Amino acid sequence: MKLSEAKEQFTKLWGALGSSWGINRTMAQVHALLLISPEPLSTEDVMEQLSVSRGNANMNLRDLMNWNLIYKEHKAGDRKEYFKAEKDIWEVAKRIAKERKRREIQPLIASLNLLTDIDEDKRNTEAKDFLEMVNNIHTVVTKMDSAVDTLIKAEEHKFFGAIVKLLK
Amino acid sequence: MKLSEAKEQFTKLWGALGSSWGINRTMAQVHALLLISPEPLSTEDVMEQLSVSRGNANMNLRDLMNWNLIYKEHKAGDRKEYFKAEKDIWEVAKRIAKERKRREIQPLIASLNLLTDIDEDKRNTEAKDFLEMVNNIHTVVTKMDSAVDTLIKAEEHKFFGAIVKLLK
DNA sequence: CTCCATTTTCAATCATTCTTGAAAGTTTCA
DNA sequence: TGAAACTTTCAAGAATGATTGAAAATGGAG
Repeated sequence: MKLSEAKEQFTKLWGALGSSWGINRTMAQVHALLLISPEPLSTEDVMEQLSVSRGNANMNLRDLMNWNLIYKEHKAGDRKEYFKAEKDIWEVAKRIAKERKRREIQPLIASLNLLTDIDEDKRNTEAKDFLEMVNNIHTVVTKMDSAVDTLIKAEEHKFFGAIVKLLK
Repeated sequence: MKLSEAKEQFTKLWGALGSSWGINRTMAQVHALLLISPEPLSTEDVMEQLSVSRGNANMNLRDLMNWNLIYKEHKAGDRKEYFKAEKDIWEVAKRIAKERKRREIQPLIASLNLLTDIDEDKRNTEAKDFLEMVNNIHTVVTKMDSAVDTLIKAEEHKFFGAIVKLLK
């Protein structure tokens, strides 16, 4: 396979991966493109390489900045904005985890708490079962939330090291 | 809040959660419904409680069976099929992890391997950088794959226990 | 085997999300 | 300050994914 072909495959792969995890395909492709680009890219470069509109390129670059996955970079004597990606993959994984935690896990925990405030008599079996289910979910989700905290703070080798030990 | 209201909120919450993780909203709602239903439910029950068509209910129940999250159950003297959910949340988490691993992580690892087979001279810096990126991703994804294996096999307290230790 | 209750399929339709592109906004600098 | 270079916005249209519902298939009982 040629390098150019492999790079194109890679952006497609990353895009498809994003799709199945609830991430906009184009956003994932823009991310892929910057991950494997030796030089920072401008909005126009992205438009051209992925054949998307200016609006689309701009909005996805902006979103990626909100995820802390890419940064602006300025070139001397050029008014255009260029973008470069964080290339340390463990760092990338941590930032995605951190952001999903903030956007999804924490609101989920808050919503689950609201559901435990029900009128019914607790001796009512149906109410009791429901509360138990909600509490169990709350417990597991809270533990996962802590696990993500650990992941965010841990070094790669320590994190996977601790997990590998469990297999023994 | 009334119990019935809380249950409805719960199915909506679970549905929204599914959406943001790449899971069909209705499928997640059907799952929620079965999680909090004391009795097994028939396709008609699901149709009625979620106001969806027969085809939709049927297809999502079938999908949930493929995820090993729900089971068929037969009632004596009744030809209808009834469905009940696995209610142990840690077990549910493990099965979802197992299935996503099988469907997504493993194919991803296979695709990454294909990308390392490129023609260019390895002294070419661009090719070298690309290969390094692909290999780094490969390494992290493979470690995550093992982590999921561990999760699938571990007891809840052991798994989270090992992670909690890292915080100290 | 036939009937009928039940489940499954799938083409058409609908809903949601993504994308476009042109207009408005902003920044830089001569 | 004016004008060019560049970025952002957003309403309309396109694409994708979900849902419907009726017809076909299935399978158990008599």
